[in-house]
Amino acid sequence: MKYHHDMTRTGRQETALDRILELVVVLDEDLTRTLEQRGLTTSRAHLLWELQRSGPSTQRAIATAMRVSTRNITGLVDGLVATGFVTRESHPTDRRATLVTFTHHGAATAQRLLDEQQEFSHLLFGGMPDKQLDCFVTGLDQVLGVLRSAVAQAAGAKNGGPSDAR
Amino acid sequence: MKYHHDMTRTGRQETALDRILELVVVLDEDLTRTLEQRGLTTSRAHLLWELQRSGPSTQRAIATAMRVSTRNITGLVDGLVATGFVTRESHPTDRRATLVTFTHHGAATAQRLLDEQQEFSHLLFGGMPDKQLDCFVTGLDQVLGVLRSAVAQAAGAKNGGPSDAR
DNA sequence: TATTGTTATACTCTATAACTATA
DNA sequence: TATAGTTATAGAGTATAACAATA
Repeated sequence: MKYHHDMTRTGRQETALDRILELVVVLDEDLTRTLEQRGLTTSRAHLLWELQRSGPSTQRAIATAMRVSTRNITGLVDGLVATGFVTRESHPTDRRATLVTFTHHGAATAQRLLDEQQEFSHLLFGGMPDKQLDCFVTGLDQVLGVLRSAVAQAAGAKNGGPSDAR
Repeated sequence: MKYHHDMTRTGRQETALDRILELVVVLDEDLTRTLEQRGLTTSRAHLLWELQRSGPSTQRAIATAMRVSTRNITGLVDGLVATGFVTRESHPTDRRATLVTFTHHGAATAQRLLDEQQEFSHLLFGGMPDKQLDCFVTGLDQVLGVLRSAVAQAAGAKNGGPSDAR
């Protein structure tokens, strides 16, 4: 279905949502495929991303940042250790804890993912006129604002994430 | 980080991608939560969605439409049967096949999800001026165009989905 | 011989709960 | 007593491969 200017307002709003949902699907496919080529999953890449933000971290800290259970982090780190992206180093002062630390390969991969994200933004928006880009980001911000408040409201009634994560 | 008009072009492009990625995350959270309230997961809802498009279908047909393995469909249908959304009916002419069919509850739920999607589009875009909405959808279409061709190109080199799905 | 859907097996992500080793 | 991370157990989604029933 194409987008026509003579659609009803309601129809145009539905079209907008359809496009967003399709964008989510295609974007997820692209991300999954790209990561798979590097031997990563989205969850493991998320962990690498947090690790680059924070430097060597305990699994507890990573669990809190990612808002998942510590058990989950054990599994993700197991996978990342097995595939050579990180190591478990002993914590200098707390012998219960481990410091998840990049290997050379892990650090290089994390940096490359960041670089590729920048390239990707060029691919997506390089051909878009300034005013169009402006307007697009404004629209995104508005939608995000509505969504965030809706999620926050709904989340207020329930608990946010696993009982374990913080 | 706020969006400033005096950013570099590259910076503004990166901001746009950041917003999109955040949108994906928040949207996924919202969707997952909404479906969970109805006793559904995203995969099972996807199956219901296909079923509403096509009417009672064989598992093979659903697997093809969803581009997943038939084994996967077996599991999803098992779950939907156990939770009362669909039944397995015997195929009138092919005794190997089953026809996955809505229960009353399943059909009502699928319809409600569609209605709620329309309401959701009102929530997201109801407050957006016509011109802004226009511009936003145009931007989405451009991004989708680039993405689709990138994915198609990458998919051309590999296989698209499980060997089983079609 | 080809196809439908199952069972067998395996991997990933996710959670809670019990437990070990340390603070 | 509290905390870090593990093992135990469970459920969901995904895949391939072997197999039974039927075309």
